[in-house]
Amino acid sequence: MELKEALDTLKDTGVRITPQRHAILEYLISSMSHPTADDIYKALEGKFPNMSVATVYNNLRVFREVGLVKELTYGDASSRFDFVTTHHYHVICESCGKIVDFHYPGLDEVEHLASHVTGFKISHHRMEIYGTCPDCASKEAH
Amino acid sequence: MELKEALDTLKDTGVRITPQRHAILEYLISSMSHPTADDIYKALEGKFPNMSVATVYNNLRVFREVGLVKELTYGDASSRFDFVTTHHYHVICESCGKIVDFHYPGLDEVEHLASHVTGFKISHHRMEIYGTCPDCASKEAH
DNA sequence: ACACTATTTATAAAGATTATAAAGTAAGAA
DNA sequence: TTCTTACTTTATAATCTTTATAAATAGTGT
Repeated sequence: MELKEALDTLKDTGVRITPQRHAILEYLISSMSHPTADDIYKALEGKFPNMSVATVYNNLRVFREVGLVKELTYGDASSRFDFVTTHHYHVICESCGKIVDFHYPGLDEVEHLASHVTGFKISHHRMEIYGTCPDCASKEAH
Repeated sequence: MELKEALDTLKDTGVRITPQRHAILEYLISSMSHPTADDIYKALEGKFPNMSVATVYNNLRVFREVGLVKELTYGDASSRFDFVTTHHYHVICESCGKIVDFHYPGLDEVEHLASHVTGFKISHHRMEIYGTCPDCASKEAH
């Protein structure tokens, strides 16, 4: 179970497990989506009426530092957060914003060439693919 | 000359050529960097002491809509703007923020597979490569 | 249960971007 | 060239996301 593993990761790195952290992780894992900090804040309003937005941001930062969560910055206003499972890319609908996971073997070759050409020591890369999802495509066609 | 072509593009699409627009384009082309809106604003302060930040933002949006400029959104606070010449990717130093252009044949295969797996109609993709530049690498090593 | 320290909360502050309305100006028409 | 009109710019305020601060609260090992 992913939640248990995530909590173990926190324990191992000496991060305290608070009810808020538990709930945020649970939401990230179960929602199967790529929520913004505000999405999470709103989703947990019922359970934690007094939780501060800062708590959401603080904990997302902690999770990111520990490697449990990845922050996705697209063109729009706010970051999205993705619980890290296996390495995958995202396909994003430009019309409705839907994000679909997409597995693809790592682009090691690109990193090697980049390293060779620029002299950088490469650590990682990011890639996203943009287009129109089937739903929006059929709507456009009437 | 790139500036002339850019101005022609504006004329063709019915976008008025104002001194501010001229100067912003000129700066984007000649600076050879990837400035933020504020960088541009500051760089043109001398020539246009009364120019408003809103003008910079408005025109960068116009340029983007016309296809002259690409907006780059990374993790940090503000967007960077890149004058579109040929298709290329960016290699970014995680230590000092330097951005180096990197040419690589388009990843058509990735787009095809993504289209096949998700049913999306793919329009484009973005990719960036992260690492440490030679300067920062040598500093780290003393 | 205690003590220590990290965390949460509430609030304010910072920073980037956008909205608004009045004044100004580019570009084609007369 | 001058006129006219719609588009731009300016100045300012508002909005939105994210971070900083300080006091109150609550995990965790002993």
